[in-house]
Amino acid sequence: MLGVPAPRTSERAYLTRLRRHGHLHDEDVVALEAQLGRIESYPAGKDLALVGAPPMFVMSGWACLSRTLRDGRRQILAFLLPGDGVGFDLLTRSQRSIEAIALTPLKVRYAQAGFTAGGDRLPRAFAAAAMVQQGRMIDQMVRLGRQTAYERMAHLLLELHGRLAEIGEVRGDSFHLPVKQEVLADALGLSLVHVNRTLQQMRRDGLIDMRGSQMTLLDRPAMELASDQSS
Amino acid sequence: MLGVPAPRTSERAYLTRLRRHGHLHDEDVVALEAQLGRIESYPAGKDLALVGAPPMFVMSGWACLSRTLRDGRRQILAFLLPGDGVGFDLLTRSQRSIEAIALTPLKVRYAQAGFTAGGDRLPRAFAAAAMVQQGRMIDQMVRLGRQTAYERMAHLLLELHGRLAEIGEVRGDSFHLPVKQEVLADALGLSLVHVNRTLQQMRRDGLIDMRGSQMTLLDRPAMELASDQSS
DNA sequence: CGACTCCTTGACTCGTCTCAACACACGTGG
DNA sequence: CCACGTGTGTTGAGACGAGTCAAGGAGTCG
Repeated sequence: MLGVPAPRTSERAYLTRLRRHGHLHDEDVVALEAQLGRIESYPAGKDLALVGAPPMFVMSGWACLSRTLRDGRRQILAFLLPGDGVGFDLLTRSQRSIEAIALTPLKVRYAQAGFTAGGDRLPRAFAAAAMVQQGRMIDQMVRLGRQTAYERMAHLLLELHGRLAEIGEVRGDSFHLPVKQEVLADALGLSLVHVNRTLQQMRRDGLIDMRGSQMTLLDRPAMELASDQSS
Repeated sequence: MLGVPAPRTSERAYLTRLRRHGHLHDEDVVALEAQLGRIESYPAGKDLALVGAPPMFVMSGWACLSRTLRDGRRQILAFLLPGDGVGFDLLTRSQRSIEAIALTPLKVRYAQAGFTAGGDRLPRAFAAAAMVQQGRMIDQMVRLGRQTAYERMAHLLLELHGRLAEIGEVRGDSFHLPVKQEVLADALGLSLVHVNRTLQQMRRDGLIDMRGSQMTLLDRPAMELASDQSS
């Protein structure tokens, strides 16, 4: 009855994302997709090899970049959401002692070994995307260095909301937050327990609502205010 | 009597630094220098314009990249030492709401407006330098998110020692640390008072010696251990 | 000799961590 | 069908690291 199913929104998320940084012609899209190859699936918790691996796009699921200290403390450096590229820019290309870890079941699409973004629109789009990614790393530094637990949480939730909205994974102000509180803790430089308390407090303050892994931002303006960073 | 004085070590620091990432031929150096223009001096505390400005090299003095929150809290994102480039890579190019501030009297050399690193050796060297810079941002995130004051301080001092050693500004294990403790505090995400206490503790532990702005690392191995990040 | 800047130290507060127990959902096997 | 484990979330009590407030010390400059 049905023809070939249209790809889910997120399956083309990388295009959505690149297009935010400048119009792409059909030929750009063709040129890009011609260089994309096999799709690989990983289970949650899997450590993806970064060194020596070709660049890739996240098709579905969440992953993160992190570093772990000798005694086990872990700092998550960035979340990787559907549409995010890994290994295209310097940041994610073979930095020493950085791990990429699937936070949920993950599908990624690898680029061919000798990947190059030709033309002039594609490289610009990639560069702009890398810059946005960098901006988020800077936000992260400010959160970790100078914000309270409450501010950090508000700011991160807003960031995730905004990024998910870009790829159509937000309904109303509600989105799926498929990570354990432990992961939020490692991202925010807090303890698991304190993450929980902070979330409870935000709930009591009427800023958020949580049902299972469904997160709803009930009062974005108030959260912006609480997060302080204007971003 | 004397001929033209040889340029001070640090005046060519950018070459020293680029050369660490691959051999440069004379023609590369010539091509690079042909695109470098006026030298500008700034007093300590001066806020350098980043947006719209051409890229530049720090010739002498220290600067930093930072972001300030509405209520005045400030996070220093990176230190810029002699030889460091600003604005060549995405990280330092017109990121929203980032300031570059001279921490000491500063001399920078601007590149021409349409700067491009031609050939294949120069771009590689620039890319490698950007990657090293990125690696330091990651170190910074881990420090801020997951390390204690003592560990942060040890790690940062080692980083600065290493970077200064590269450009010949270390004698023995002693170097000039031309910043107020307030600046260290803003870099490490600590309060000024706690920075002071941490330094005192390191002194008592025999790890460092401080005379004015002269900093000596008395026991690098112990500091590496204390800093935990293997880096 | 002030006046200023920066460093140092003490006393107290507070945010966050740690340890520990319990709650709740889910899956599995008896 | 229920008992039980396991993983995750929740909550309390106490400890501790770091912040804040405040005062004094040391150096420098006019």
